[in-house]
Amino acid sequence: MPGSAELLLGEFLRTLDDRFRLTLPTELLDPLLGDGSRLVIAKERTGCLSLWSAATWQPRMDAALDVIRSKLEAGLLDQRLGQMQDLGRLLSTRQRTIPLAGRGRLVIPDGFRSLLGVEPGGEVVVVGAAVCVELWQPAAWDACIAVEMPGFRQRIDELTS
Amino acid sequence: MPGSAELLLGEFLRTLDDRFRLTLPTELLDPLLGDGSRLVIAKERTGCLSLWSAATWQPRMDAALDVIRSKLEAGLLDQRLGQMQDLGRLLSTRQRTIPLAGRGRLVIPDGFRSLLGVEPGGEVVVVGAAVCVELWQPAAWDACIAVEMPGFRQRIDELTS
DNA sequence: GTCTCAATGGGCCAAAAACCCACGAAAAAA
DNA sequence: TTTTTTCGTGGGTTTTTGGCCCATTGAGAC
Repeated sequence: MPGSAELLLGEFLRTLDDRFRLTLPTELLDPLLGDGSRLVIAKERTGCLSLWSAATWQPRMDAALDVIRSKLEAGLLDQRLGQMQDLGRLLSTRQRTIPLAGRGRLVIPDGFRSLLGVEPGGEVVVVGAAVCVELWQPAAWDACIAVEMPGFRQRIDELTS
Repeated sequence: MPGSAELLLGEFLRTLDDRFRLTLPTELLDPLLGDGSRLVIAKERTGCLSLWSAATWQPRMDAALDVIRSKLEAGLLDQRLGQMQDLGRLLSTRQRTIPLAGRGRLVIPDGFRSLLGVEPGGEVVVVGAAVCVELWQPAAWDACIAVEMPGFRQRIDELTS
C-alpha cells in the first residue's frame, strides 16, 4: 500500500550535469526506493517531471488499466481500438522506467528534457510530494507555489479540523 | 498524547553561529523532545519559524492524510494519489524534519534561513508557545508582542472564565 | 576495417555537514 | 564568598556527498 510508506518530504536545490544527470538527495532517495530498486519517471506538466518507485506506480497503472478495460467491455470494437491506441500512446510517451546509477544518480531521458525546460548545467528544484518526488524548473516551481500557497492554510485547516 | 505533555513556556535569547547552528535552552529541549528525538521545523511567517516534536507533528499529518483517503475512497486510485501529491508538495515547502545534534543543537536548513531573516552571528529569540517552540527574529518578535499585548488580558479572561 | 564521435559509467576532489571536544561563563550550592 | 556543576558557544576533525572530470565502450560513418 503506497500511502502507508514513509512520506517523501523536503525541498532541495540540485544542479543538472552537462549530460542531464542528477543526484537525488539521500533524504528522498532511501524512502523513494523502499525495497525495490526500479524507478519510473513521468511527465507532469511544463516545467515538472515526477519520479515514482515502481512499487507505487504499478498499482496505479493496474487500476487505470482495469477502468479502461471495463469501459471497453461495453463499447464497440472500433471504439475499443481507438481508445487502446490513445492509451498506448500515453503509456509510451508520458512515463518510462529508468535505471538508477550509483550514488543515487539518474539520467533524464531524451523525451523528457524539453518538458522540464532546464538546460544542461542548470538548476533543478527537487521536491518531495508525499507519494513521489518531483523535479521542477525553478521558475515553474516559484509560479506553482505562488498560485497554490494562498489557499494552502485553508486546505490544511479543512483537512485537520 | 501530545497535549498531556508538559507545556513549553519561556522566552530566551540565543545567538546563531556562523554555521546557522542554534542551541535550544534545556528548559525547552527536554519537554519538546519527549520520548522521540526527531524534530520538525516549519515556516510560520516572515521572521518566525516553529519547532515541533515529530511525535506531536506526525498525528496531525496522519489525520490530514486519513481525511484525504476517506474522502477519496469512492474515486480512483489515480485521483487519490494526485491529491496526496498536491498536498505533499505544499507540505514540503512549509516544513521539514531535521536532526538534532548533541547538546540540543540544531542547524537551520537552507530554505528556512531567508524567512527567519537572521544573518549568521545574529540573535534569535526562542519562545515557548505551549505546544511548540518558536524561533523569532528579534525585531519581528517585538512587533508581534506590540500587536498581541493589548488584547492579552482579554484573551486570558476568555479562556479562564 | 578503421577512425571518430558520443554516451555511459566510474572515480576523484573539494565543500559542506555531522560529530566531538574543550573552554568559559553563569548559576547553583555550600 | 567560594567552590562546583551545568550549560552555552566556539572550534577542530572526520565523514559524507554533490559536482566535475576522465576513461572505457559501443555505434556509426567513411
